[in-house]
This record gives sequence, C-alpha cells and structure tokens, in this order.
Amino acid sequence: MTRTKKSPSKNVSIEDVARLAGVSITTVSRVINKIGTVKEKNRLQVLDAVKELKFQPSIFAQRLATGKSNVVALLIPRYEGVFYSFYALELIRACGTLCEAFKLDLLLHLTDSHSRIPLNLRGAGGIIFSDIIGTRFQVEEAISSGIPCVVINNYVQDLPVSCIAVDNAGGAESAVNYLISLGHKKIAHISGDVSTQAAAKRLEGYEQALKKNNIAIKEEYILKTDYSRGQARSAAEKIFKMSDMPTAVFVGSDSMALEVMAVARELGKNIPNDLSIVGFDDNPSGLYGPVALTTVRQPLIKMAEEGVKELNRLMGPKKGASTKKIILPTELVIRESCRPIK
Amino acid sequence: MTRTKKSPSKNVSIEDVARLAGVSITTVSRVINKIGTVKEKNRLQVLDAVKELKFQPSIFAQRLATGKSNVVALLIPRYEGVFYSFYALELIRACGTLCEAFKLDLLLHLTDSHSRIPLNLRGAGGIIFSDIIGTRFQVEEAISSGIPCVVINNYVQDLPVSCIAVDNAGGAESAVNYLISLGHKKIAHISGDVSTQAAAKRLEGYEQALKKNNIAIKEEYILKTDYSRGQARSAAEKIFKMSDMPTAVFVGSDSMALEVMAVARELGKNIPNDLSIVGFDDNPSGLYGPVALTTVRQPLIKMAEEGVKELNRLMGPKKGASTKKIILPTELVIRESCRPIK
DNA sequence: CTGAAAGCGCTAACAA
DNA sequence: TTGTTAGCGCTTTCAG
Repeated sequence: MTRTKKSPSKNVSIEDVARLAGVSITTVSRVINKIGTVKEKNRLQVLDAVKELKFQPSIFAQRLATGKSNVVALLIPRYEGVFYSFYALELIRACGTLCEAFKLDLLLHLTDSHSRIPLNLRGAGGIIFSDIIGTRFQVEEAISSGIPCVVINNYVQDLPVSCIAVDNAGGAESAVNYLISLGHKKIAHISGDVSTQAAAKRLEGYEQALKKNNIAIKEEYILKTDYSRGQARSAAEKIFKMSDMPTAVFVGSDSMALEVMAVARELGKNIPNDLSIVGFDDNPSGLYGPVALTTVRQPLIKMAEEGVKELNRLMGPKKGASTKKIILPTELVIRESCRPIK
Repeated sequence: MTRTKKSPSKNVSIEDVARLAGVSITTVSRVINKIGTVKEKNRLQVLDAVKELKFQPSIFAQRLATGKSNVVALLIPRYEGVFYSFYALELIRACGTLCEAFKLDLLLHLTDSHSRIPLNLRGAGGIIFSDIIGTRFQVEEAISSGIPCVVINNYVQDLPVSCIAVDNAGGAESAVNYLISLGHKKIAHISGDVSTQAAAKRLEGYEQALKKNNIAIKEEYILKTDYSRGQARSAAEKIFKMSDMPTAVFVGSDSMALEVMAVARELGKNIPNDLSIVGFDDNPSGLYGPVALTTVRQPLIKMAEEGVKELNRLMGPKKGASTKKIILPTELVIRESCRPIK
C-alpha cells in the first residue's frame, strides 16, 4: 500500500493513467465513460490507477472533444424587487438542488438586461431564463443558435420555447374574489413592476374579478410599483390618505404587503379592521407579522423543478424534442389579514 | 452592408473569422486577446469579421489551451437553516454581482457535505467556500492541488488559506452586554447549529459577556438548534414554560428571533414587556414584525465582496500570493424589541 | 508585425 | 476487446 507521492492532481492527464495502468488512453477513456467493452482486468487496473493518481478528467477537454456541455446557465435579471426577493432565492435553491441531482453544473448569471448575451453562454449546454424582462432577444438568440433553453415564470406564447409559468391572473382573481366574497367593494391593488409578466397578469386578474362582479375599476385604486418595499410604502401611504379609502387591498407580493402592514402600524391603523390585505407569494415572512398574512401561494419550487427537468430533457439525446408550455396553478392561503365587512 | 446569412453562431470558429478577414488565426487570436502587435488595418478587418460572423470564442478551447479558467465555484452547504436563510441569498447575490463585474463565471454548488469534492471543481479557476461544515477536507484538497481558494464566514486559523469572517463572538458579546446594560440578568440564548463556527462563536460571546459581568451561566438557558424555525419554536416554547423564566433572550439569527416573537404572540405574551429579544443578522424581515427587532448587523455583502476580491487577486498573475485573514466587525442595531427592567 | 505549427486533454471513428 | 489517429478550437512559441 505504498502511496506514490504524487504532486497536485492538477496535471495528471489521461495519459498518465494509461501509462500506469498499462493500457491505451482510449481504454482509459472507455472505463471513465463506462463504455462497457473493456476487459474486467483492465478496467480494474485503470480504476486503480485513477485512484492512485487522483485523476479527474479535464472537463474542458471533454467538452471540446464532445462539443457537449452539461453547464446550465440560470439567468436572473438583477432588478430591485425581482432578484432581491423571496422569489429569487427559492428559484436558485430549487434549481441548484435539482441540477446537483442531475449532475449538471449551475452557472448563475445576474443579468443586466441591456447587455448582450454574455460570452460564457457560448459554453452553456442549456439556459434557464427566469423572468425575461427586456431580454427577449436573448431568448431568441438562444433559440436560433440551437442552445436548449426554457423560460420560467413567464408564459411565452409566440416563441418556440418551453416555458413554465404560474397562473398569475387566476391567482389574483381568486384573491380578489375572496375579498369580494367577504363583502369588500372598495378594493385597491398595489401592483409590482408591470413590465414583468407576473405583475401585469396579476393586475389583469384583479381587473377581471372586479369586472365579473360588476364593480367599477377605479384608476386611483391601482398603484404601480417596482416591487420594492420603498415604493410599497409610498403606495400604502397614499392609500391611507385617500378620501374614499378602500376597505381592502390586494398586494402584488408578500414583502410589499408586509410593508403595507408596517405603514398601517405606524399610522395607528389596525389590520384587518381598518384594511384587509391579501398578498402574493406565500413568503414565510408573512407568518411572522402582527397578523398572519393571507396570500396566494405560487409553486416556485415546482416551477424551478419542472424547468430543470424540461431543460434536462431538451439537453438529452432526443434532439429536436418538441417544446412544452405549462401553467402551474396557485392556491389561496387564507390566514388572518382579512375581515368581512358590513 | 449586406448581411451574409450565417447560420447559428454555434459553430463559427476562429478559423472562419481568419478566412473572412484574410489573415491567419494567430492574428485573430491576437486581436481578440488584445495583444497589441497587430496592424490597425488588420485589426479592423478582424473586428468586422467577428461582428459579421457573430463569433464568440469557445471558452472550452481557450481554457484547454491556456490551462486557465475564470470560473469561480461558490460552495454552499445545503443545510436547513444555513442555505435556507437570509444569509445565503445575500451571499449569492453579492458574489454574483461582483463576479459579473470581474468577468468571472459563478458556478453555484449546493454541497452535500459528505460527498467528495465534485468533479467539476477540476475546472474551477477558484473556489469560494462558504461555511465549511464537515467539508474541511475539501478545503485541504483545494489547497494541496493548488487551486486558489478563499473561505468566507469561517475563520480558519490553521490552514494556509485566505479567509474572511465576521466577528461573531464580538457581536454576540455586544448584544448580551446591551441586554445587561438594560438591567437584565436572566438572559437565555437560542443558538444556531453549533457545528457551524458562527453559532459556536456567538455562543462563546454570549458566555463571555455573562462571565465578564459576573453572571452565572445557566445551562438550561442555552438552547441549541439547527437554525431552523421549527427548532426555534420549540426553544421558545421551552423558554416560556420555564419556572425561572429569563427576562431576555439573545437569539442566533433574526429568522429564529421572529419565530420566538410569533410564539410569544400566540401565547399572549408581549414583546418586549414579557421578554426582551436580540437577534443576529439584520435581516430586513426583522423590521416588519409587531415590534422591530433589535439585532446584530453582520456585513454579509462586504464579506462576499472581500472574498471575491481576494479570490480574484489569488487567481491573478502574481502567483503564490500570501494569504490574508480578515475579521469584519459587526454592529448592534437597537430597535424596539428590548426593554430595560427593574 | 505576421503565420506555421505544436500542443492543451479528451473523444470517436476506424482498424486491428 | 483494444489501440491508432485525427480532430475539437484556441493559444503560444518560434521563425520569418
């Protein structure tokens, strides 16, 4: 059991292994890639040599030679309120975990939206676009250059690409319907950044619910933000100052809803007595306020999982696989932040 | 300005560019890498060809040829309460942003702690270990194989590696001192996972403060958790049931502190009247509870930044650079969750 | 200032 | 079942 004092595994190549094992590099390659046509004895010798030398194949050489890459690039726009959110971490976490399981490398890119598609994407074997805000051209580029890709959190109708989205409109509608069922008629909406599809769809759902219930849409009741807490605060302050103050508000994200609650508290208002609130996300933080937040749960983890799975499929052997478009359902989670009125 | 309809940029190689520009591939390589010895006229021709063909060099070929990689692997242990935390997102975000600025690729690895150092690390040009929990051997391997690396959130005394940590003991001590200054003598501590250095150091700081103030350390007052909200909840329930209930508690993380607050509310207890609480992190969520959380701010972003900068330095040309060990200070942020007593 | 040619480490025909 | 050999796309001497 003598251990040859080998210096850093950094430079041991397949050739060294071949030499030590007394076979050709092809054979070594075969056992590494589990191409079964190798005599058992040789296989073991190679394996021993690998262990002895602590050999690890150069992924660069492998990728150069095969033209394939198992790197998945996850692109997340670096927007306040988008990246800086509960949502982003959930996504990263879920993608990371699943990629690990699939033996895929996860490259994280916080994109600038205006920069061109980054160089390193040339090396990506697949791309996950999360929330394409002003980066649609990147998706088009990826598609046209044949790199497998999927878009998550955005339903892309008109591009031949797989996408996994959440039923934002439906979720919003159910939230507002719930409020209406409680007797509310004066319902405001603090929307997120409507340049994101999610926020736009939620706004749509809000209006839809109102319409279907014959409640007039009041423009002053619709406050648009960038998803940041700062703007949520301003919006909340406006609401509390309205002469015809709404009795309920549907907020585009839980973190903004929490900010609304904070403002209420500072103003000596009571939630839900003075104002009913429904959020969106099911961010665990919603549980720890003075009153637990009623919200719309969106299956972020599921979405990420489906995304990685789909990408993995696309990256697999069956080329030209058809694309898949999925909309995941949401779920209204009723807690304590809403009161029936009248 | 005719645009040659070139198919996917996928396969345009340096050779195509050379041909179109009417020069050798060497020259193309020179202009791409800004090795200045190229006649201006040729340079422009190459640049045009690059644009025309939408050429992007293959990073794999580049890396194979140079033996260098600008990939930074960020290893984060996939622990409940570690990865699943405010802390992790801050880190990822900061590392991501800085890597983007340094033109480094960020590879995210959620490590399993017991798995061997992953294969793809062979391709990493540098590694950032965040929180080495049971993965010390990986650091050792990286060091011995000569891959530049830095450890963040962990002060590694006995290994020749750069590390950037936070003054956990000092932060904890200041928190407890503050409580003592308010008149508290019965101070409990809900610690995080003491197998992490951060939690261990915070516990140390807690004990230190008590000792220095001649307050006896009571073992029942020390509740150890895994940083999860579930265990924080159990700990809080225990505290509220104690016959000799503490008047204050120093909690190892803000998210656990929020859970303690939630338990208090459920039990009809008032914070800070019935119990003073100090957290650790300065997680923004701490602002949105019924009472704003007093906490210890740790400079996570700064830590990540220093880490990436240091790694970037290590990956640079000046080989064998000496290692650097930094401890960043914390700051007590006083808000509303503590009351003076007696 | 430029180009030819030798690799970088590995995979994949193709022969043997 | 195995080995030979020709690339993969780029960088880098080394001549010119």
